[in-house]
Amino acid sequence: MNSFGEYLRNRREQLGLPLRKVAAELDIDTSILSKIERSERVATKEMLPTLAKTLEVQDKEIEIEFIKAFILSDLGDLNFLKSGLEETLNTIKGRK
Amino acid sequence: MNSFGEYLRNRREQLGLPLRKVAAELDIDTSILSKIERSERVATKEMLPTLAKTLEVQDKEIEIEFIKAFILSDLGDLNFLKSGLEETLNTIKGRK
DNA sequence: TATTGTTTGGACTAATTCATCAAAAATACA
DNA sequence: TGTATTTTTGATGAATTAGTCCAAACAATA
Repeated sequence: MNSFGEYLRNRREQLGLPLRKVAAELDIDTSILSKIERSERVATKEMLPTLAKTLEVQDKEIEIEFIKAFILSDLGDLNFLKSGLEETLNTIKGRK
Repeated sequence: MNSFGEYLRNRREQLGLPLRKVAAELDIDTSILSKIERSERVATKEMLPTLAKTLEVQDKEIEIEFIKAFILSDLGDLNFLKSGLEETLNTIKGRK
């Protein structure tokens, strides 16, 4: 299971950035970012725009990774997750 | 936007059950269930099997309602939620 | 209206989660 | 090896969230 933290770490190391730099952009302590990357803490959705810019990935890509990790970690063990996601999709297609 | 709490209250009132009964099955205080029904507290997924039995609905139905409410309340304002849900579906189809 | 049962609100406590900070550990490299 | 930089760890306290309990508010009905 690929965590969002691993995703962030991979991308950061690809760019050769230290935690310090990315944490500064997010305005959080490096230790917190370290913990996020190792899944001891969770990233918030408010961090996504800054992470996208700093890690030079598309907003869409990072948001998808975030959503996947969020849902699977909280709901991954439910029996009817698939149906639930399908129904949720129907609901959001209906509105908007 | 229909909340999970409203869903529970509707179903409970259809059956004419008092909070007291359902709360007893869940082994929580009536005031907590009251707050869950009015969205001042959140239900946990551990409550779902008991709620299904007590409210006489299918596990699948109540789980879908729970998942919808959970995702929309936490992620409903993200720009690429639709893509995220589709990707999550792909992921869970792949495994299992 | 009086009584009984149901629901809600709020004060208090407990448990969980989170941020800050400094020092230790690990890594890079002259 | 020695030094500088990066990363991790853990202690502490703040903040958020959850649970208990009881009294007030509300509803139904004799």
